[in-house]
Amino acid sequence: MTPDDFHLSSFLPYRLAVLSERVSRRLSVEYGRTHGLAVAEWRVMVHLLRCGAVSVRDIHNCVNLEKPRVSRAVSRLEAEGLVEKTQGEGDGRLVAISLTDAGRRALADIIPAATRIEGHLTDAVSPEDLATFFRVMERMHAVLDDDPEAKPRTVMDLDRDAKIMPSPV
Amino acid sequence: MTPDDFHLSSFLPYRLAVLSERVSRRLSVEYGRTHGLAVAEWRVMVHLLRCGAVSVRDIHNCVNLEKPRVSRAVSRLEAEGLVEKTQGEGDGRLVAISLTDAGRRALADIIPAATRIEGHLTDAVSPEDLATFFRVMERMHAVLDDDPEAKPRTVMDLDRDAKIMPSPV
DNA sequence: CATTCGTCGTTGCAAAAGCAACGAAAGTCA
DNA sequence: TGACTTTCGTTGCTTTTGCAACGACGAATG
Repeated sequence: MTPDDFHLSSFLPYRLAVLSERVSRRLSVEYGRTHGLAVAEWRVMVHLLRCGAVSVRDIHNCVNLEKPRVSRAVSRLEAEGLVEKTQGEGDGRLVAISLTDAGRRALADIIPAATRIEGHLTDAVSPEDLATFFRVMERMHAVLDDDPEAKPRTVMDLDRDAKIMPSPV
Repeated sequence: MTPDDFHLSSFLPYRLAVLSERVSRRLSVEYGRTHGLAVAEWRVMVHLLRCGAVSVRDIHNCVNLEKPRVSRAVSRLEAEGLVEKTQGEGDGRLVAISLTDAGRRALADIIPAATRIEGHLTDAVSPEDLATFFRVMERMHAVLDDDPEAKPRTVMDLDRDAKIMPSPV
């Protein structure tokens, strides 16, 4: 391909970024309006719902957020009473983060809305096409897994079906 | 779906974000290392290659960047001599931004590398699956197009095959 | 013409991201 | 035990983002 024929609008990374950002933004309208959550907070809470009391490091390893971002998201959530930090009994460094009842209530509110938006997107394509879509995404991830220049995938993204075993806390 | 069954790792918006970010990051390793470009600068330059001398607003409308971000990206590129701003003759407000020779040389360097990375990703899937993949993305965009809460798509992303007609400058 | 309105590009500013580095707490190994 | 290394969570700090507002310029309207 000669450089002159290069089209940004047909460039895969660009297309991915545009769609992803559009979807994310649409979603944050939802949980931002209802509970003032940003993406990082949303990911943290959802992870807590599944994995109970976990450490910052565990969240960092699972939901694709840098450690400082997790730490700060947790602080904000704690300030809003959606999450609580309790000093772990064993390892003095680890912190056990878990949802409060208010946090669970908030999720019970947001998750259906999020699922509904996801449904709008997925319902628009046939199940076979959707399966292909996810399969292609997985293939691309696999390519990056073999690329030493690419950032490794998180454990949770790798073994999507693996049993969740949060690090002991 | 009960909230307890909600998996972040199978949530479409999350998956999109993770793959998109991973791909983008891999790509910026490439053009960041070679020419110190960030995503915004890369998009601006590529757009200029196609559309010649255009205004900030035109770039903003085409490559999914907020106006201030375009303005600042152009400033940086100008400081590095990859781009030049000339006052448009007609409308005194508009600025004509175009690539310098150095800018074109840089692109001649980067575009093959970018295309190669894209190729690694797309070569890993069959052409039919890739076509389905893009079709699904387009369908999801269409859903968002009908959603009043979603941000509208840029013109260029809408009419991917439309003739490029930069606003007169 | 004069006034109002819309548009262009830029800047200010507050919030967020990314990265390195820190103190505290295990773990390791002699 | 004592020195060294590693890991955990947090914090500092610089750069970047996103949004609003601004001044400059043109178009539209009377």
